[in-house]
Amino acid sequence: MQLDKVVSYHKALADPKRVQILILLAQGEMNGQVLAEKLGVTPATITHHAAKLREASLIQERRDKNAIYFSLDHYMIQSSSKAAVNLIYRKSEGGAQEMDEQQKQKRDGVIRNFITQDGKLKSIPSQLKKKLMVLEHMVEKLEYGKKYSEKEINEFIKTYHDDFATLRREFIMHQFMFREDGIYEVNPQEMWARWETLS
Amino acid sequence: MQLDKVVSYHKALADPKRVQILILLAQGEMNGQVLAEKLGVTPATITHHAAKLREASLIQERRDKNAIYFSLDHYMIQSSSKAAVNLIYRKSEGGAQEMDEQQKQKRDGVIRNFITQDGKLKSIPSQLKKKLMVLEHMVEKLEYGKKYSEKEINEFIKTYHDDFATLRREFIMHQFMFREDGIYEVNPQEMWARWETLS
DNA sequence: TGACTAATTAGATGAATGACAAATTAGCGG
DNA sequence: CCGCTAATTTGTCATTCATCTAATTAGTCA
Repeated sequence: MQLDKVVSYHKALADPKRVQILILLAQGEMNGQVLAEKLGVTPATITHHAAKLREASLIQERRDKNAIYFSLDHYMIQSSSKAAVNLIYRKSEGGAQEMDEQQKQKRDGVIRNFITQDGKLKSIPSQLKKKLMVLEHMVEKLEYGKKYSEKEINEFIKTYHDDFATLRREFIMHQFMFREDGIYEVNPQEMWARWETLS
Repeated sequence: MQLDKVVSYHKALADPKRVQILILLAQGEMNGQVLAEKLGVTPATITHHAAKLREASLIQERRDKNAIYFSLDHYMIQSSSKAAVNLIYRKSEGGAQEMDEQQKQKRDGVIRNFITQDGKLKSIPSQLKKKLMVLEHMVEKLEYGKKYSEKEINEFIKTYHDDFATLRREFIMHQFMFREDGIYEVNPQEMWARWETLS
């Protein structure tokens, strides 16, 4: 049941300070001190709110020198906002949501364009939407719920493309996988949700 | 600032019981006793939750005999879920998002169909999407940020159509305007967002 | 009007939560 | 290793909130 996920997303946005944090981060990444300053609270409070936003995967973090810079996880923000509506209406009309036929064909075309007959990735698409489609195509081959070592992930990616480092980073960055203590796991969220809203 | 509105929407969905109520109501209207039974709580608790959901305009109520039947406000559920995302990204990419060319033409057609040469509204469209387009067309003539009295709003609407009461209600119901203490204000949210998802 | 049913209100209680100050940890640069 | 800076943790306090029970109100119907 992803009720918990939906609730935790809404809890995360159920506080004005946290929404303001997201609004600020929409202008670009920012570290804790700056956020504290702009919102008129102490750094400790920012840590507190950041934890909630992190729980809901709404933000990402990057360290530079002493400071930790927060930024938005655009995909999660967009897809989570729909998750509630999907959850509410889902069961009543009893069915998984399918992507529309048009998108499906578009996707197939992109895959044919970038993946060779023998399953190699010709190149990493630079256009975001296409890149996401390719990443999705790859990650679908992995097993839900299974925990992979970094080595296994590298091996897997190398069956597609030599630049496993870049691709591995993309998987994490776009949340196709989660990493924790060097262990990788596929994100079970509906994948189409990631690019469905892009132009 | 519609920050409050966004927060109150998310607060409303920030509790599992309330989400479950909405899920149940998606199957059809239901009265308090039945909801209490299904969720394993007392009627008093349902009243409590209903108040929160009502505050966020997520449900509607109808009395029949002794019972009050709750049902979903589908429109608000859908639009509120987007409001947060709009709010977050609004200022940063500092620009109105444009609707696609196809929708623009469709919209123009509808407007031509319902608005006469001299700017009168022939009739109120019954089809939701068309109605929203017409309402948008009208509200665009009003000034952002300005506060209007009810009298002013009535006068304004009467330049389009005699039934100002109905139209005024529609403006509020579909959140083209907010009303507080008899003062009306245009909702600065991107308007196309309201009908953009409708079939 | 009086009995019945459903909903609401009032009041109480325990849990969760937002905020802060103070102490601590983590990482950087000499 | 030492000092500096940014972040986190800890502990505390006041507030909010979900829930219940009991009392009250609202509305129906005979």
